[in-house]
Amino acid sequence: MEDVVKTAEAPVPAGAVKTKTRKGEQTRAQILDTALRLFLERGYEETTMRGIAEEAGVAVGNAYYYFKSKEHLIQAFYERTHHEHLAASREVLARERGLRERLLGVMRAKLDTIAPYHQFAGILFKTAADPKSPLNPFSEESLPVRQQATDLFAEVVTGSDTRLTAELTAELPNLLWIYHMGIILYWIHDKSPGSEKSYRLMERSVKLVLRLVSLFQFPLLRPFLRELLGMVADLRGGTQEGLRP
Amino acid sequence: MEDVVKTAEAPVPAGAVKTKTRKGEQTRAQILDTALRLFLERGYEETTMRGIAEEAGVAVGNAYYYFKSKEHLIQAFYERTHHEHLAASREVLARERGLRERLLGVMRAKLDTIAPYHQFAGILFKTAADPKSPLNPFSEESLPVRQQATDLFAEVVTGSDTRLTAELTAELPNLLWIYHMGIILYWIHDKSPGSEKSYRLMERSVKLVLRLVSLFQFPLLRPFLRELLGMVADLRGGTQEGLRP
DNA sequence: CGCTTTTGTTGAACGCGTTCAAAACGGCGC
DNA sequence: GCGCCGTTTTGAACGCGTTCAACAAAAGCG
Repeated sequence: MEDVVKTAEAPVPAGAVKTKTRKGEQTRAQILDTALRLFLERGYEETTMRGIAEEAGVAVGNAYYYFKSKEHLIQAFYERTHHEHLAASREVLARERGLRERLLGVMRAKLDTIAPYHQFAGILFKTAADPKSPLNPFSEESLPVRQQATDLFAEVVTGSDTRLTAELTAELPNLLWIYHMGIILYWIHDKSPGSEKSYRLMERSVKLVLRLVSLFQFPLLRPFLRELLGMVADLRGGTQEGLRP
Repeated sequence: MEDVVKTAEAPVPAGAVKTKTRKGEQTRAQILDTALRLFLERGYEETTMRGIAEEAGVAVGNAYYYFKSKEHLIQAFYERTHHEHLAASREVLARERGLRERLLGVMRAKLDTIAPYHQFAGILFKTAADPKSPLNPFSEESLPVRQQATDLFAEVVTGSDTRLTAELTAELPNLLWIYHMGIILYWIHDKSPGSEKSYRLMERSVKLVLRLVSLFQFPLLRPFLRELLGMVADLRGGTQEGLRP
């Protein structure tokens, strides 16, 4: 019964599309889907590689042929929510012009998209905190994701009707990215129902951030800002080689 | 040969000291010492519970009688550096009166004391980031350590010759603790030789922090400060039940 | 001293993530 | 058809952290 499947796929018009589906793509997808489903159903720790393989109808070794480790399976999660967040943010950014509304919308979208995964957010960040993990925000492997996230914050700023000084515009996206990581860190440990505390923190801190930003437009505070931006710039491209390729 | 040891210990004068040495204390210490030594010699991942037990001359199960898990063995590390830091800080605080010198000294002491453990700082923080881990700074088990750390920052402030408003004095220690965690987070990922980047970040950011503090003494910025402190106060005792017992 | 209870100790066994040599498959030239 | 070679798949095996029923040693007690 199962053996017939192999030719059931639409035969690719020769050479038309550079078919990556070397047949393994199917298996890969199957394993990944099964893994994500089981992670959600049972939690990360409780889901075993043997379980995933069995449910996916393959041998354990096969899962390791496509994914270097169990952790690498979570990375798919990370990327999935990341893309959901990008999509949700684009809606907000197309609609809103005010800096506050834009930032607030993007941040709210973030919390909304990651909400379903709060149960094993701990594991996700546990591994993310490990410098050796591929999930580590500073790692080589997550560079594209981080870049996109920073770009998103850049658009929050540049697409708004608020005009800022050039130097602030240049560095603010990075600062906002760090800020948003801080909020997520809080969210992870937040045990309040519906993560309401995280939402409250986010809303209040967004206000503060914007107040800070406008404060720093004052010439009086310019030297302070200079020092801050100088420090951040100095240290970038530093913690990890990957930061500035 | 080994059997003779049992009575070699000085017999405790009956009832004089509430001897906690129910004989197990020796074993416990032996296991812990061996573990810490092996962690340093071989690294955390490479050190096995079997290896620890063997070198300590006990059975594996015995190690688990004294320590709930391998992670709990690291916690001893955490506490050890913590106490070293407290000691080093006390020296600084006894010597210096200026707020900047005090904060700078305490922060420098922190980086200095944790320096030897940079190689497996990753593991330490990997597990520390997990909400379920005992090493998690917000967890019940690390409450005393966190409390002492916050108290330390309180003394940095109150023992200095700089006078601050009451509300700032009340909340600043908590903010400084969070700040210092941020620096450590950077340090973990810092691959620069001698962690020099972390030291530079620390020095520059201390300056900024102090500038911020003095800025907020201006009446003009008072509402901003109010909002900030209000937010922090609102959210404390929230992420984890343990925060305010 | 003998007894019970508490404390300490053992090592086999379990389930896990991961590895790897070997096998099966699939397309391609002949 | 046959042989070849890279891709895919297998499952037994390894080493690990951890558990647990059983046992031993020490402490308390009459």
